[in-house]
Amino acid sequence: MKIDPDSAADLSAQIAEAIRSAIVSGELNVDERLPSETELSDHFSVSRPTVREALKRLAAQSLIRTQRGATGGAFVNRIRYQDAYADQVTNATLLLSMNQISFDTACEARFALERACARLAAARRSADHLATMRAEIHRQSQPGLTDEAFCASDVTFHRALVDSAGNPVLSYQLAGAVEAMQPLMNMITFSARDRARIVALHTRIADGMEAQDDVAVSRGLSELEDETRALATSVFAARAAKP
Amino acid sequence: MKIDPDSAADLSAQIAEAIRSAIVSGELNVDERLPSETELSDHFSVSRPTVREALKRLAAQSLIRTQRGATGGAFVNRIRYQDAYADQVTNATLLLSMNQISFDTACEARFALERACARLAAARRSADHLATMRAEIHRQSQPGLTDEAFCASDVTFHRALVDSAGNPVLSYQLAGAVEAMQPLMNMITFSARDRARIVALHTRIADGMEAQDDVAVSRGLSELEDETRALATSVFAARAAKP
DNA sequence: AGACATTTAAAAGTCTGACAAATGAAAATT
DNA sequence: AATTTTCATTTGTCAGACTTTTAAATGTCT
Repeated sequence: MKIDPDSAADLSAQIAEAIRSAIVSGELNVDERLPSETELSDHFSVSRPTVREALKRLAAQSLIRTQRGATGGAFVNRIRYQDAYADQVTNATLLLSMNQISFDTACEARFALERACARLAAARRSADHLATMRAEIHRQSQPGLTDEAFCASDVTFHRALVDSAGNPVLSYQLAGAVEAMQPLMNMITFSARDRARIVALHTRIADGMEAQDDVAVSRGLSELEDETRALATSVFAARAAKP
Repeated sequence: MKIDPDSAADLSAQIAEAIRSAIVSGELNVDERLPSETELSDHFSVSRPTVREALKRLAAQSLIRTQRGATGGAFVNRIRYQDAYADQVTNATLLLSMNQISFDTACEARFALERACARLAAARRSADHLATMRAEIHRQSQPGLTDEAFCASDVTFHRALVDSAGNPVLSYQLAGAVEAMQPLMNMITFSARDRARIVALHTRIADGMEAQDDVAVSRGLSELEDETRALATSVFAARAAKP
């Protein structure tokens, strides 16, 4: 692990990168303890605050955790599924909100990915997953539900669908696509008739899951995609007409 | 933006979280300048080093950038596709290498996702993408290619396929699945016969793309999945037999 | 007046040295 | 032997100073 004091980059960034690559390459193993901050500042010939800034960068990426006390120090983290998942959602949300990604593009990607899970999900769905989907459909049918609650329930429904595939990698990848769209979906006002159509499609999808009929699930998702895009188009058009 | 000095968490973590949520919620806009470090340390009643540690956490996530000089300071970053992409690949790689995710699970997810792109990719593929795929197939046919180079070419081929869909969200999501598997693939030794079979399947996929026949592409991907998994199984079995 | 050089102020980057708080291990006491 | 106390180690935080970078303001010359 070496750094170049003459480089243009910040020292703390260089040090963070040196340690990060040692972790990613496997040079440092999970739960292994890094040298103390004093030792690191000695090794890199910088002050302790500089080392600390570097360590904070790594902590922000959940690559290390720190612990105080006599046997404390910085330890290499096992990347937890939960952390990576949260990161994934944050990143995807910001990408969608800050950049010029249209609702249509996001919607297209989301449903394409979701259909990718259809076959596995239909084949492997558990009674639990099915029950969750039914329960969310029931909730979505309740009158007086706010649009936000309706959207949140929608996300839960689709997460149950994705999780049914029983593949953690798929669940992880889909997290971004499904949850990142929630802020966009929240901008939509759902009329009673809109909700009825969505609930009907959800029911068809759940029926397909129950029958383990992946083609039906896939078809339901495609129709839901069309419905969602049409809804968004009309909402955005109406909003553009009278600001 | 407030913090609780009595909380168990580090002050720098709390401050980072306060600013982060201001950014994600849109309270702070892209390219907006944050207060100077001195002002922030005043506002939160902490020292400047503590504020700096918080800012480094955010910088590590590419949420802000800092600039020195008279008009310098910390600015809210527009999340660049490239940064999010790199982050996505790092996270996915660590998840796969550090946790108990089997080759089969990763492989299943990857090809399911890739098939999700097939229809759009076949419909929208440009001449450029097709040319890239053909060129990589040609490279893969060269004798004397190292296994690493073969894998790298494989990644390029599949990235071209995914990018053909013309949907940046799909490209982003797939990045993790495809590139994170490269280290796993690199553990495989490809015999000449293995390579020939893979090249044949790649050719069928490229032919399907040229004919804009998404069913053929999808079928090609499924067969490639079977081939890859069988290959991995035999390699791992052989490795287990004689260590 | 306009172009160029100089000064200056603001801000991040870094360093030194210190103290506080947490924590586990060793030593002392009961 | 069990419990309490002490102690060394390590991270967390602070204060203050100095350096470097940067751009704007100022001054100077043509």
